Amino acid sequence: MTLLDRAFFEQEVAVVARQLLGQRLVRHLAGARLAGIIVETEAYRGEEDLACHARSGQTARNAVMYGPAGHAYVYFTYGMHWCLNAVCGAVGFPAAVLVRAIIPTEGLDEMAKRRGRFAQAQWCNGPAKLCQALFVDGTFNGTDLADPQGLLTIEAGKALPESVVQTGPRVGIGYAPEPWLSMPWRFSVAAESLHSGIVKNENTP
DNA sequence: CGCCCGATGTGCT
DNA sequence: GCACATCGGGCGT
Repeated sequence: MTLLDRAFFEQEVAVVARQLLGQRLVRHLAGARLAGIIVETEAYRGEEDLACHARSGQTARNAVMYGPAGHAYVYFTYGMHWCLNAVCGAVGFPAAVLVRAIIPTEGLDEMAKRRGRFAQAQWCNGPAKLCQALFVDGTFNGTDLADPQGLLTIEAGKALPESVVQTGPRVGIGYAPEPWLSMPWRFSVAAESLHSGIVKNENTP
C-alpha cells in the first residue's frame, strides 16, 4: 500500500486538488480501517484568494496552512461542523485542498455508528459529513497525512481519466468577489461515473 | 468588547 | 425550498 508522499502535496494546489480524485482517504480507528475514494475537492490558494481562510493573513486558526505540505488543516464552522483540508505548496504560502466527498469503501460498520440513520449514499457526500463518518475533528488539525504511522492518511489509488472529471466554481463562497467567485477550482467525478468500475472497483480491495 | 457571519447539514413546510 | 442550529474568528468600534 503506497501513501501519497510530501512531494505530491508540494505541487500547485489546483493540481493536487485534481489529482486527489480517485485516491483513498484512510482513517485508522482503534485498529479498524475506515476508508473511501475521494470524488470531490476544492482548491484554496494564498492570501490573494478572497475565498481562502488565509485572506486576512496568518492567524492561530489558519496557521497550519502556512506550514509544510501534506499536513491536515481541520477547521470548525457553523458552530457544529468540522472540515478536512490537505495543505499544499511551499512552506510560507497558504494553500490547501478541501476534501468535499468520498465514496465509502471500508469500515462501513464503523461509519454507520455516526451516519447510519441516513442512506449510505449520504454518509460522506459533504465535507462535514465525511468528517463525521471518519471520526475526524479538531484534534487532527496539523496531523501529517504523509506519515505512514499516522491515524489519517491518503493512499495512492488509480489515476482517473479526464473524461470522468468535472470542474466548476467553488461552492459556499458567495461572499467572495470576482475573479475568486468563479475560479474553476472545484473538481468532482461526474455523477454518472461515481459507481462505475473506473472509480470504484479498480481501487477497492 | 460586541457584532456579524461562515469552504454546512438537517429537518420542516 | 427554506429556516435554523450554534459558536468562535475576524474586524470594527
